[in-house]
Parts: sequence; structure tokens; C-alpha cells
Amino acid sequence: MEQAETYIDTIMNCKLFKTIEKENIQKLLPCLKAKIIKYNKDQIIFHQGDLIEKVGIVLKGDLLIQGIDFWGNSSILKKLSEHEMFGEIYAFEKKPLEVSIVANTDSTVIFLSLDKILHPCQFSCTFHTSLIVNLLQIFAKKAITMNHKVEILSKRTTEDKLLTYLNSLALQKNSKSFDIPFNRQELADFLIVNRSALSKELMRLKKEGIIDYDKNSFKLLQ
Amino acid sequence: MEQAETYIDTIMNCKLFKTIEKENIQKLLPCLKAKIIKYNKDQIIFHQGDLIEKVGIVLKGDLLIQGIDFWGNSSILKKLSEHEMFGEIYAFEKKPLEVSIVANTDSTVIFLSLDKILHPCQFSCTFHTSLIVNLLQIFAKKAITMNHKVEILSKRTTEDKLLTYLNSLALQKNSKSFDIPFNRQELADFLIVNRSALSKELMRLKKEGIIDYDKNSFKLLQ
DNA sequence: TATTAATTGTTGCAAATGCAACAGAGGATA
DNA sequence: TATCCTCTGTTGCATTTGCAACAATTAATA
Repeated sequence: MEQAETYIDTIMNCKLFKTIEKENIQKLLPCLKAKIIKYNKDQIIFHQGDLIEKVGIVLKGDLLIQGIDFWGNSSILKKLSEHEMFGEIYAFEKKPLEVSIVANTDSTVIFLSLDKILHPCQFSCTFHTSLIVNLLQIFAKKAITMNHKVEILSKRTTEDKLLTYLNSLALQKNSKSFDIPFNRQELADFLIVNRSALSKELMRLKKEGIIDYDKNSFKLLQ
Repeated sequence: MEQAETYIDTIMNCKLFKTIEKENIQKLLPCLKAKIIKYNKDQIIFHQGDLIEKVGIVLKGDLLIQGIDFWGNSSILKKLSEHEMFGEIYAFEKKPLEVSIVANTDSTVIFLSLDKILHPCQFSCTFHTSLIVNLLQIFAKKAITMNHKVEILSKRTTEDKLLTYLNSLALQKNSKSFDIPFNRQELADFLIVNRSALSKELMRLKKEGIIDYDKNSFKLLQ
């Protein structure tokens, strides 16, 4: 794993290694059967349907998660950047991948075996416990994020989607006033609605005194 | 935990205890600080905003997961029946609950401390490893389910939602022909569309030779 | 079998949304 | 300042969806 040293700072930033010190991560890597592989732009890293045994972490470049449906239409579901992990759910569940992972630029990826995380090895249990807790947290955070998204998308109208989103932000920040991390187009994409339809709703809700906003600053009114 | 014995078969059926033998579960319960509590219909078990420290498993009756928004509107998000677990994500993440849990009938619930799962106790490590693996699997399955749902709800039209759903079933069953586990109304609710609009789309797609179906049996065509 | 209930299909119309195209505001840059 | 560019708001119209009401079909029960 000589190469791993080159990328150790990126690896450290992956949530899987949270609270584990740099030197201990280096000790862990061989134990997790780490392998580093380079890909050219447009090369396919995992194919839809693959049974994968290792998780990947992006060390350099960025990857795309692509969904391909029965009729052959593909869509980009997410972009993965440096120190982001992928495949962990499917590697763990040993279920065939439902998406493909493709290099969006020339990229470098490190692959780690998850199985080793669950079983004792030659190193102190502290590492293992940290890895397990981190993995649980990654899974839990993913579930919470998806939960929020489902709650929003389960609303039928743009108004309800928008208010559900704003409401969840207000709860999160524990205040009726808050900023949103999106511009209008991004917000529309996030809520899965048309941008101009979103603009209409925003104006209407402001007129009716239900919300107030200026640019990215929003406020929920009584 | 005398009472626990009464419910041991229900407890066994909870996914958290998969692959753990009955007698071992009984040994584990005190270690997980198990507490059994009875509730009357409409009693609130967890309030939105609570920081919870234990997960619950329904032993008798059923509970409702309710979401309450900024404007006070509440909606039923899910029904929990015997041997189903709840609160695990929030107990683990130590984040305030974003929903309320209410007894839908007179109910009995057992509460377990998750913290103990992660740290060694007096019992053999086999139990612990099983608990951890089970918890990871529960989280992973939840993430996969939510992923599917988001993928479907991210489609704008009823047609796309429907085809995405049918496609994911076809992939799952690895066949172009399969049965769906819903009737029309349930399918409409699942896809978050209107039932009659769904019927229209189904007919249209059949006419156009894109799908074929009879009752709950569906087939994807070229 | 007759009756009732539940499910699914069908229709027309109102409402919401998508879409395209353009206008205005504000920022960045030469 | 002039120009370009991005973001946001605005408009009209075509399309899609929701909704209500009813018809047809199937299942359930007496």
C-alpha cells in the first residue's frame, strides 16, 4: 500500500474513518484488503447488477452514479467527489447493484473489504468499534436524509412540497427564519418541480402572508 | 423481566434478534436494560422532538407514526405492528425525533438500550456480533427501501413513476412478468398519484403495447 | 343463486404543472 | 460605464393530474 500514503489525507476525510488517527488508518488498510485502482474518464467501475464485495472511496477525480432502466434510458443520480464512499449498502447486503458507477474524469479509487470490519483481526478492538460505529452512522444518516426527501416528495402539490421542505429546515435550525442552501433552480430540482412553477408558488405564498423571503433568506409566518 | 417471557416469541421475530436463539435472547434482555411498558389507546409513546435513548419493539397492539408540521397538521406516516421496531435511527444518532409515536390500540412495548449493543458486556461476543450485524442490516434495508421510493417519486409523471416501479420489480424478480403486492388504490397511494389517473395511464400503456397486465399480474413488453 | 360489497375502469371538467420564451435585476469583468 | 452573464420573476398555453361521479366487473356473503 505504498500508494495509500499519497492519498492518506483524502482517506482520512472519509466518514468511515472518523475519530481514527492517521497512523492507525494506515495500519488498518492492509487489514481491510485495500486496493487502489486508477480509471480513465468514462470507464465503468461497477456495472448495474454486479455483486460487489468491497466499498469504494474516491481518492481523485469524480464519479457518476447512473441508473439505467428497462428501456435503456440512463440518468445521473448523483456525483461522487473526493473522499466520498460508494457501494457500502450493496456490499454489505450482498445484493446486486441497482446502479452503475462511471468515472466522470480520470479518477483514482480505493476499495476496502467490509467483511473484515465485522470480525476481529490482529488489531485492537478500538479500531473495530470505531469502524462499526462509523458505518452505523453512515447508514443512519443516509436513512434520515432519505426520510426527509421521501416526506417532501410524498406531497402532491408544489406548495406542499415547498412548505414541507421549509418546515423541516425551520425545525432543524429551530427558528422561523433561516437560509436555504439552494438557488431557485437547485431548489426546484431538489423538490422535483418546474422552476417557473416554483417561482409562481413562492410569489403566491408571499402575497398570502404565509411565508416571506428575500433571495435565500426565508421566514415562516403565522 | 418476568413479563418478557410472555412475549418472547414476539421478541424473537424482531429482526434485531435474527439468528439468536431464544434462550440467548432471554439472557440478553437484562443486558440491554429491557423495560416493558403498557399503553392505552391514544397514549403518546414518544413526542416529536424527544431525544430518545432506547428503541421500542411492539409486543402487542399497534402504533402509529405521526408527523406534525409547523402549522399543526398531522399525518399518519406508518403503522407499526407486532414485533416491529421503531426509533432505532434516532436513538442511535441521538437526534430529536421528527415524528410522534402514538398507541393506535391498547398496546405493549419493550424498550431496549442501543448503547449496550456497541460495547462488550459479560456475555459472549457472538451475541454482540449478531446484534451489530442485524442492526447494520436493518439500517441497510431501510436505506435500500427508501432509495427505491425516492427513485420513483423523483419522476414527474404518473407514467414514469409507474414504469420506474414496475421496472424495479422486474429487476428484483429478474423477470419481465411478475405480480405486484398492491391493489390499484394501494398502488396509487404508494406512487403518490390519484387512483383514477393511474387507471388511465395503465390503460394507455397497455393500448400502446408498452406493458400488459391482468389484475395484479404485470408484464413489461419490448 | 341473489344480493351486497369491493375493486377497477371511464368520463368530463377544474386545477395544477410543465414548458418555452422573454423581461428585469444584480454581479462580474473588461 | 458598457457589456455580458446569471438568476429570478412573469406570462400564455399545452399537457397532465386531481377529483367527483358513475359504470362495469369481480369477489364475498347470505
